[in-house]
Amino acid sequence: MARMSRTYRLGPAPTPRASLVDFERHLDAEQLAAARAPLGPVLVIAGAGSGKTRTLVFRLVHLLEQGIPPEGILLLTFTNRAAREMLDRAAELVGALPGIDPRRLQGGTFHRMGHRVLRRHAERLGFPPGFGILDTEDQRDLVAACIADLGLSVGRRRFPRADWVAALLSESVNTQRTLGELLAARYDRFADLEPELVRVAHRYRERKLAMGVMDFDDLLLHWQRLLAEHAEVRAELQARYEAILVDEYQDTNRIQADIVERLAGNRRNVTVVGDDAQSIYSFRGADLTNILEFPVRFSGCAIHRLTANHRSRPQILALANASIAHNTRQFPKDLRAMREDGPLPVLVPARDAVQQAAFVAQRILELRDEGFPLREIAVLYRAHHQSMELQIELARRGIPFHVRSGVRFFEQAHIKDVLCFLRLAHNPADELAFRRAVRLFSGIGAKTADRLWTAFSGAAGSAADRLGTLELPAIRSTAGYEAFRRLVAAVAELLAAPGTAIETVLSSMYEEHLRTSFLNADARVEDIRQLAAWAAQFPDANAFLAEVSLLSDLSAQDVVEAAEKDEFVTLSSIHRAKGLEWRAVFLIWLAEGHFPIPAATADPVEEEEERRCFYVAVTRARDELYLCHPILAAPRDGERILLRPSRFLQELDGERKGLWERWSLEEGSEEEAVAPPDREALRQAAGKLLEGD
DNA sequence: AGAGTGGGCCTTTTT
DNA sequence: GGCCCACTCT
Repeated sequence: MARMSRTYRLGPAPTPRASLVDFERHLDAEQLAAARAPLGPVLVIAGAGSGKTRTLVFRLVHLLEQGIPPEGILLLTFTNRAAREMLDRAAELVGALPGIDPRRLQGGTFHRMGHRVLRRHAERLGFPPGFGILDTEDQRDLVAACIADLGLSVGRRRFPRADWVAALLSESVNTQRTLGELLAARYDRFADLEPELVRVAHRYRERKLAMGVMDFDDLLLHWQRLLAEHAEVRAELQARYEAILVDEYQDTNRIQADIVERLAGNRRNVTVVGDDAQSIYSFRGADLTNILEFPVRFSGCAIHRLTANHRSRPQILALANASIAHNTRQFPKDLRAMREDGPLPVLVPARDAVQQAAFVAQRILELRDEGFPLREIAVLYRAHHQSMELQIELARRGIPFHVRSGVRFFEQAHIKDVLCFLRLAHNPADELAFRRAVRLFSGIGAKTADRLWTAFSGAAGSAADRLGTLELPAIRSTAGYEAFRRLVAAVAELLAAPGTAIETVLSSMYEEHLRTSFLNADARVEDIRQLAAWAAQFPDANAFLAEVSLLSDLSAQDVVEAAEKDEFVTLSSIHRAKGLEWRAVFLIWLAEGHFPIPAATADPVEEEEERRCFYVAVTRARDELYLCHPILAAPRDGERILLRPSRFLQELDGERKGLWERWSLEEGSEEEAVAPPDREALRQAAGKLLEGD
């Protein structure tokens, strides 16, 4: 199996010959069969590390070889990055082909591709072509405003919080169920509020329409509506996309599956790839039924299984297989390890989170000495806050790291503050942007913002026009308002130069605002400068704002990508680690009460999803796996709670079954956790094997 | 009246 | 770190 690249990198593009691409050289028999399956519906069940991405790339190349033009292929992936990676690899493989311009291949997330379609057809649905996109925070704020509009938050009768209501509306869209159905099935205690919640939903829809904005769910919902209700759009899209490829199909929800079916039309030329064992997005409406019932929806589909794991050492895979076997609702799995033996996974009980962090940090340094580059090491956890002690420890020791979880770049308050001036200047109907922007000026709070918005929204024309002509209500801070007016006018002049527009906001008032409000103002100012520099490459504010909404993390693009090429340990939530792999992986906080999260333990279905999450985490590791769990937690000052190892560890009974070896950290000497010497020989042998690859 | 501030409380995962 | 609420300051 030496010919199989462990890293999935394709290396230099092979010289195209008559057969163009040498499939046999790069693929095993299962992968080859899937990649070369005849046109028509194809389901590929691809176990973790079985070369799913590679197979999909070659499937894409195969479709091109069948004469489908690049623009006729639609690749839907879970992240923009995954799409980019696959399209690039496919482009490399077919690069020298005459007549094929691989840059015309289209791919991205469902949301991005929906956005692309909607930009062209928004007016059919009553939205402006340059409609804005609400992120989760905007969505919650608008829902809160709708609840207030309807007078539901007043009175002592407890109405659910805006973020809960927003999540409910979102779930309703993504699962394609009515609020009534959803309440009856899952939120019985609020069932009596159905009429009020329906009114909120209506109001929310109206206000988005009035503001000319869509939320993330709308990008799917309205795409689906276009396909369902506008025959000419449906015909156009069906004609354009001769082949559809969907990655991570196990994480699609009902509306996404419906879009795929409608796009596919009678041609039914759909390839979906996924692994039911890795479905971990049910909170976003992901429905395992999609992949389990694909053969029903697309009768006569070809089914291919990729069962050879080329990623992990057999010892790691054995642990993963043993764990997932505890789940009941799944395709039976027989994932075979293809690599040579490696070290056993290591179980590391730590006294507490601090000792756990110390162990991880120290072990990372040892691994680096043994030849593991830092970029080949990751620490994964269930919830972002579980990374805190480790972040402190790594910083203390000067170990460079990069955190993938947590608040994303574009969601930070200071970034959103600056952006709302561009949003407002671009779209004067954007009430959320108006309120947020105007309240940054001293002396203007919620009430004054209300009055100003009433006056502003009653005026006509562009944002600058309105501010010039509106009848100013009686407000306290006319100086603040005047500064706001001037700044918006200036930004409106700079819509064709978003980078400069951002610089203008920063220098006119925002930098000063940051410096008087925050100790870390320098870092925030630096973020905004970086944003401005990045914005400068866009032709106008509209294109820039759309990209900001859909990108969701800068890491998908330039900044962190550059950083990752350097030497950084990765810290990541398990969810964001999906599809990635490292030579050494640490899992931390594998303790009852923390993993699985307590909210998921009551329901066996949710517990199975947590176990899949654990499975995903374990299967990220290629060579070494460390399972860490603290024994003491200190939730509050002085309070100490004994933690048992996670049920996912207990049920494995790993010591007796030889699934792992246990390391004991010596009390009081966490600075010097010991690695048993016999591991050295193993590791060196492993290192040699790897180098020869 | 309304803007601004400080303390208590909770915190899953993400396009 | 963010949200909500109560309190103080203008």
